[in-house]
Amino acid sequence: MKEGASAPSFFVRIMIEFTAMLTSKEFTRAFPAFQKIPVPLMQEMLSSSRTQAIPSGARIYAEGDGCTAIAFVLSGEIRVYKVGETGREITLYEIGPGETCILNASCILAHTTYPAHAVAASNVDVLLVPSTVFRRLVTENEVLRDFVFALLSQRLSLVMELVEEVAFGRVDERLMGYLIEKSENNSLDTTHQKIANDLGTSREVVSRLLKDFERKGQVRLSRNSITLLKR
Amino acid sequence: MKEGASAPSFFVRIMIEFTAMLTSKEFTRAFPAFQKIPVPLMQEMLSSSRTQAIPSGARIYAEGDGCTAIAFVLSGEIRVYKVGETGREITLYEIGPGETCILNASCILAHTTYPAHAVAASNVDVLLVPSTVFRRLVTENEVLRDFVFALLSQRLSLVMELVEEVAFGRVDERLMGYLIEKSENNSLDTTHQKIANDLGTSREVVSRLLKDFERKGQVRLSRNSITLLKR
DNA sequence: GTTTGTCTGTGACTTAGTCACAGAGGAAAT
DNA sequence: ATTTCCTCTGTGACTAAGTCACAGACAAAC
Repeated sequence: MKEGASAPSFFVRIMIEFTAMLTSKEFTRAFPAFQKIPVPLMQEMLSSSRTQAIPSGARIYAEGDGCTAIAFVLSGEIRVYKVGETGREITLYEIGPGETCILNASCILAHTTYPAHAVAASNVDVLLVPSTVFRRLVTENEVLRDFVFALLSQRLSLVMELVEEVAFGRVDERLMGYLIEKSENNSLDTTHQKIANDLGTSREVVSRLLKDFERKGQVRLSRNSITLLKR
Repeated sequence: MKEGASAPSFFVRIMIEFTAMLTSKEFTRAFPAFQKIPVPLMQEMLSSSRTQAIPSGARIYAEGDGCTAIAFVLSGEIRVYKVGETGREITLYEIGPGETCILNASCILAHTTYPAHAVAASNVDVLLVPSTVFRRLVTENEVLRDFVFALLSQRLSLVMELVEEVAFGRVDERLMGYLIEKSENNSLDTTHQKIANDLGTSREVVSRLLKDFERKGQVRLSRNSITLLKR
């Protein structure tokens, strides 16, 4: 999944490795489209792969890293983001169960390096397929090719939408949309800094806008928590 | 290339259609990687395709359009861009000779609609390959698959870079970089509005920044023309 | 209970974008 | 050649967004 001459970072070192092979049934529960893959190919893929548990916060990729495997997410979320020169961040998209880290596929098939940063947004379980196996399976199997194409296309469209949002969108509208999307039971536990990192803006702007929302009666604020009020 | 229930736009109607079949040699001059494609497949592709000349300024795609063909650019430039609610534009990337309109490939292979706008930035010559033929050739031929994958990956990386530029970059630095990149013999003929459309900013901001550059002795301005001075 | 680090809010500033408007330049019409 | 009209450019006045510095509240760690 990640190669480099440097010693593994602290986070990489604490990854827990499962040695038991994932069953076809367990895998296709998260990836239903793979039911169409011939059993011998599925068996080969699973027997040459390994599962990995990644704790929340663990850095998975840095920009410029090479790829030796592609990760299929079984559970949890991986956040893919860019970092600017001033240290500000913006989330490009998140990878959930049933998706792959499609930039892995780009790296493997187009022989490039990882063009963003990736971090575990929660505890994550992945199936790691070695790049040589993956490359050959993509060549041989149309279902897998279609899956990868579809995900790459979807990501391209999504990132193009993000360009439009960032270039033309008002931050207050993006923020409200974010709160609505990310909340569960009209509430979310997060920090202003994390919201700013997702939206690609500055922490002070998020604090100011949230304060405005509170004054307007749209939200209730407390430390590490935001509650959406009925409107 | 473009389908829709509405009558063809003015620009589409004036497209000139070439009926002579493109030779393999002519095609591989623009697309060298295709020399590896077996001759029967190349012949089939060329015999079922047609070339098209598109005049500068012609609208090629609007967001939401379906695709019936994929365009391979033989000469000229196609500009792919997004438009915000307020009418402002931002160029995502440009497609030159030796490239395809890769969003066509996304549409064809992943059964989606065109996720941006495309316009001829100059007089353009394209080879139009019908989507059914393209889909089958991608399935059968690894060279074509690799080509499409590589271009899709490249575009994804490029658009992710653009997110970073737009989110974190200073407009004056992006503008100077743009002028340097787009000028020939330290000069470019364009308008402030066109620059603003490429960079996703407003015309007044470009005018103000160019005036600042002029005051600093970095450029010389005249109507429809900007000259870079030595620094 | 105290200390320290994280989180939040705000002031003062600059940069970027909007809206309105005016003037210059040049293409088109006469 | 002159006039008209359209495009292009520049600027003022405003708001929104981002930066930098700083202070205070909260809560985790000791």
